[in-house]
Amino acid sequence: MSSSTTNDTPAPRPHQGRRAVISREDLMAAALKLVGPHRSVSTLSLREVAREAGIAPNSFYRHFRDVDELAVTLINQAGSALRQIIGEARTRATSERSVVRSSVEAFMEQLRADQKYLHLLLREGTVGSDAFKQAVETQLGFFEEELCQDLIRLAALKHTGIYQPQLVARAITRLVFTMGAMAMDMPEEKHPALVDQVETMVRMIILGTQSMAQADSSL
Amino acid sequence: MSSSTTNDTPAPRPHQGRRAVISREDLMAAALKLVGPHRSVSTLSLREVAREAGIAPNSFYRHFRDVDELAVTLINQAGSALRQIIGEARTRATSERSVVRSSVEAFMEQLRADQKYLHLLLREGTVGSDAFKQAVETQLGFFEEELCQDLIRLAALKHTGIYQPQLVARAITRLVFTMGAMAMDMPEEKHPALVDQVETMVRMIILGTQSMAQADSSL
DNA sequence: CGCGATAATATACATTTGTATATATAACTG
DNA sequence: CAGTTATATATACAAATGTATATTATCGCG
Repeated sequence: MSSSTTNDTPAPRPHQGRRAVISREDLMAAALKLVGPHRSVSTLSLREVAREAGIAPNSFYRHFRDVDELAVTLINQAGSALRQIIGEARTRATSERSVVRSSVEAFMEQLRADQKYLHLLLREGTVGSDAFKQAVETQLGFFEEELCQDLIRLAALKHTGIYQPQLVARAITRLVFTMGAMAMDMPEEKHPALVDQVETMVRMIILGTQSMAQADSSL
Repeated sequence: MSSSTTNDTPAPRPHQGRRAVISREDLMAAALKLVGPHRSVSTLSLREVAREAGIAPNSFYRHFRDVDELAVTLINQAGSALRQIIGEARTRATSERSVVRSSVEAFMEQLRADQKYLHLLLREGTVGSDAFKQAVETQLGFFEEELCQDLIRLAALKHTGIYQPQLVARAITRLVFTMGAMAMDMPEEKHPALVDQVETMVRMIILGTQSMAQADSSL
């Protein structure tokens, strides 16, 4: 487990022979165009993606072994992109209160701006092939890990205890993602209220773990 | 919104004409046999279900308009069945501690015993048609509602405050279901550890809402 | 230029799907 | 016993899908 995104781009060779008129990225973009609130990646057909990209069906095989492989690549890409954005939002904020708020806000904002891209992580982790599900799980694991470190850091900084930070990170991550998935089916004007709700939920968890830490240390 | 399960069984008419050799329930059972960790209801084909049930493809139309309608019925059935089980577990327990524990345990036990049935509520709420998603959302809403009443009742009983019980109920419900979905891809021997984790998560949320209620009342 | 290599396409085929149409079967009604 | 009606099947068809095979196009290199 060295890097987040498996670097499966086979390096642009000094192309002997016909130059590629289409790239893996083009196919991934085409696939992204097709997914949405009513369409999941796991239901995309090879021909459909090829059609959208404007190539012959068989040309697909030059770039991916099947649609599943494309989907996994897409998931990894979406995961690292989102993690970078959330990470930036987190470092901008300093106090605990604003860390929670700005992280959740950044998440939801990204949701609003780029629904297609987040779909993969939010909704499709539960259906599809094993490789598919595991890719989503891996990305969520990265989120948990980063959040966990942040929680520990913040607890030390503010001298508040934290009970089982790993568990806390997992609960928060899953909750935020689940609520994000809900938001995607709601009209945008309801998003602010939902951000508030999610923030409160997260704060409850944090308060809870702090209470448990106190109880634990006073034994 | 009067009842939880939409009663779409058209009442066994005094069947004039040929007696039905197959029922809606048979078709639903056949569909259930086909779903699993690697197969989602939304990908079931009409012919596939008909084949499993041992009828001609066209006979399907006598019972459901399409596979989506069958899926929605299945979801409703799964929802009310699970709610009943959890409800029984809840009434058996009295103290707050055991309410949390036994509810989570009942949920996970049901998960272990009858994976097929829970799949619908756990994993398929995010993909599929609108009717599909809304059916799952409705069932989850019922869970939230019942849990909310329980939380209020318990808070009054134990004289602990509760801040925004509706939000608490939603957070707990979503979290438990999400973790349940995770469990379905894990070997069974890891389930006990997961039950402990989920229980801790729930307890954190409850502790958190109690803290917030105290802070709120001391203004 | 010609030659080899790579990328893309064309054509084809067997499957599977949803559904339309027509027909057979069984049960109740008179 | 007809007759009516709900139920199930048979056959058929167009559309779509994944992929195998063969062909064409385009580039770099000698």
